[in-house]
Order: sequence, then C-alpha cells, then structure tokens
Amino acid sequence: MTVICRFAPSPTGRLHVGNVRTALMNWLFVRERGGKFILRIDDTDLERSTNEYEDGIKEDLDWLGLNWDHTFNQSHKFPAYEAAAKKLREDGRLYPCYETSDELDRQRKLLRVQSKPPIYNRAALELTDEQIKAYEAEGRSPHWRFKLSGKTVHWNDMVRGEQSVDTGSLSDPVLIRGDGSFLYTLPSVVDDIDEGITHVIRGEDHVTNSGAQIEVFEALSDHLPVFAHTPLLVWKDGTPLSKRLGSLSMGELKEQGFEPLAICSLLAKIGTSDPIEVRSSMEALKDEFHFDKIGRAPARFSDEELLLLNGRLLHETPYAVVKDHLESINVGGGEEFWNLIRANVSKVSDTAGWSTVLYSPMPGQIEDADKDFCAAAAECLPETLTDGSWSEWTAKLKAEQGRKGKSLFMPLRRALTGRDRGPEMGGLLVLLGSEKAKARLRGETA
RNA sequence: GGUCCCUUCGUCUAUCGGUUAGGACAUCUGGUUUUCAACCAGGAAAGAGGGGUUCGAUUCCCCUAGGGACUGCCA
Repeated sequence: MTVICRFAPSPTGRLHVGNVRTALMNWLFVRERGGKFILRIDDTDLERSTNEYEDGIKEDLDWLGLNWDHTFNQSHKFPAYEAAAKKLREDGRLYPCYETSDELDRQRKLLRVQSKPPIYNRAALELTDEQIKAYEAEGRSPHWRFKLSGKTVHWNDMVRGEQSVDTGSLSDPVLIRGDGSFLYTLPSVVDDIDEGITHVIRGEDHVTNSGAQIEVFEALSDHLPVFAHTPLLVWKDGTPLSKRLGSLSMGELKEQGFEPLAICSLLAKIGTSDPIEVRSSMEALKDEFHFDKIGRAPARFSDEELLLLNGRLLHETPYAVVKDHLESINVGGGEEFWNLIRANVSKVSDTAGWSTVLYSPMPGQIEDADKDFCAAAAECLPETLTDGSWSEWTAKLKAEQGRKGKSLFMPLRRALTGRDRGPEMGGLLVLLGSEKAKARLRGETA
C-alpha cells in the first residue's frame, strides 16, 4: 500500500515551529515509506486567507527541504464539498439550525454556569415547518450541523494507541456556516477521501475532532485513514508556544540565521526517545524517524538548543555547502577561511566578524603592560608566513621575552584579532599576513 | 464543570514487575591546542506525594497535587 499523507496549513499566517513540526512528521513518515506527500492549502476562509501567505508557506517548506508531490487549494473544490453536503442532507445526517452565534454563546455560558457540559441541545431538530418558515421570513439563513450518532468511536492511534471518543458528549459539529461557506471539518474529510489519504498525522489538539470526523468519514465513504496525534509543542519553560509564535515563524528564524537542517533536526528529535543531535541531511532524519519513539508528554522547544545544534551543524559543514551563503552576505575569504573559523561560529553570519578581523582594517587590542612585548613581537615576525611560522615565532618570543603559556599567547591573540577567543592562531596568522600582523602588534589600525 | 493526556538526572527522554535506572544536551574534571574557543575522554546527577496489589514496584490500580489539550458558525 502506498502511503499518502498531507500537510494542510491555512494561508492565514506564516509557518511557525508548531506547524513545521506537523509538516515534518508527515514528511519524514511519507519519505521513509516511499509514499506521496500532499500539500493542501486550507483556504476555505476566503476572508482571512491570502495569496501572500500561501506563497510564504510554500517558500518556507521549500527552504526547509520539505518537498511535496502534489498541491491544491480547497477554494477550488467547492463543488465537491457541495456534493458531499447534498449526500449528507439526503441521508438525514445534516440538519439546518437557525440560532445566532450570540444565542449559542448564551446557551453555552448558561450550561457552564450550571456545571453542565456545554453541548448543543439539538433544538433545531424539533423545529416545525412553521417555525422554519418564520425564521426564513425573518431573513435568517441556516447553518448546518452534522448529526453525530451518540455512539463511542474507536480507533487505533499510531502515537496514542487505542482511543475512544464518546460522540454523545460532543456538540454536533457545524459543517456549513450561515453564509453558506464551509468550515474545516467537511472539506478536510472530503479531500482526505478524494486524495486517498492513508495516514492523518497532526497535533493532539485534534483528538476530539477525530472522533467527530471519523463519523463524517463513515457517512461519506468506506475510506478511513489511520490517525496519529502527536503531542503539542510547548516553550522551553513549559508554557504554551502560542504566546511567542511570532518570533518562531520560519521567516523570523531564517532571518536570525538558523539553518533549515538545524530546525528540522531539533523538531524531529524533541519529544522523542532519540538524543537531540543535529543531522547533516534530511535522509538521516528520515531513517531515524519512528512513531513509537514519540513520547506522549508535550515536547519542549528551546531557542538555545536550536542555536547549539546550528553551531554543531556548521562545525562540520563543508565549504561548498555554505559558499553561496557566504558570498551573499559579502564575507571575504574562501575555503581556507571557512575551514579555519567554522568551529568558532554558531551562525553563518558570525563569519562576518571574523572576515573583518582578517580582511578589514582594524586596530588590535593591546594592554599597556603588553605594549613592549607586542612591539618586540612585531620586530621578529618573518616577512613570509607558512604553517610553521607561528610556532617558530612564539618559540623565539618565549626565549627572548621570558613569557610562556597564557601570558605569552593571549596578548598576541588580542593584538592580532582583538578578541579573547577564536580559532587556532597558527592558521589565523597565515591568513592575516605579515604586514597586517606587524602593524596591529604596533597598535596601528591595519 | 466535563472528557482525554502527561509527571524519571538541571533539560529532553529509555525502561513493556526483578536493571549498578541507560542515553543525549547542559554542567564539572581531565586530555589536546606550548593560550582561548572548537574537539576528545571521564565524573556527578533522577522515577511529584500518599495509599494499595505483589515475594518484589519507576513499571499495574486508586487518591492528592501540578501541567497540558479539547469542550467555536477557528483550524
């Protein structure tokens, strides 16, 4: 059986880490099983959906490496949803309701105050023809609810095991709004049937939904996908992610200089029994993905962890992979430069600072007590530098100046780079060149 | 209020009744670099609380506490 999964974002905003995790789970599962990944744009809400967001979402997925085999918009499929609604009406599963939103709101509040579950009372089922005519005469157009069976729905969830939802304790879901537009539930089920979706992988906020949706599936066809409800993502301190989604959008993370693979690695690993480590390819992530590795507690997302993984990834990234990125941010220096400094960067943009150190005029950093020492060091620095120059030079300085260890090396590092920490000095010295090095040791800007 | 879910080293987690409770990240120590960072090795560190069941409970059951999801003419 070919596995077919879908990711179904609404184009009402850019993708954030929560969405991406869902997309990633679907993608990893499909690619591991050699199936089809469908990108469905849930734009039935024409008011809030925009083309810009749709393009943004596609751009984000592209950037992350989550490629899809097929994509379509729900807004192009209204006839199919109408047909499904017609069938449900004919079968007596879809019934018109005339309450206003305010009335329903009041009813729910009242029930809550009485400590009763806020379930729709199905008053619309009792309406007489006269009452309906009266409502229509008032100009009210009905919204339509799906009549749940009241039975308990069972399914075997790939993450949560045996699940049951008592549809008797649920409100009949509204499928069609008063203005005739479709809510999420019906189009989603119709499309899952049409596309032959075999596995629905989504967040556990949909668990109750699935109970109702399964009944809609059963009312429309024999097709029923397997469900997998993954735990939600929370912020590192355990608070809901929703408060900071703005700063966790892909657009934002990209701008902050995070690598797609670091993001995917983190999102694929948190909340699982695998160690949180970066992987250098989506292939590797795919091979390690398994539903039985997913825990059931909320997965914690940490920006610090992301930065760490980003650094680890860069430490082993070959020049060819970052070449374009380096050129796009105008970083001087080629392969030698990258190989030397990559172990000391967390983000590609950190290379800019090292590029300045090596290729732009800047003053060294010399403390008063080290002035004479640095001047002397400048004197005996050879004109031509090779890989061995650093150790020869420092050995000579050690003998002549009587300095060793930290007091020997730190002043040189500071004078030459202006920094306390950084890559191995031997390599830096060669890239820096003798002339520049001498000038900086004398306290000049070079 | 109701339904469902969760609670193990600082953090994310493994364990399907008997384990020296394992790993990863962070932290600490050592090595390497005649300095720092990076890198490598090693150490310390844990089953919310209370009851059961059992020869034996982190594991099964109940209660308490804490956290989360759902309970929309949102998705």
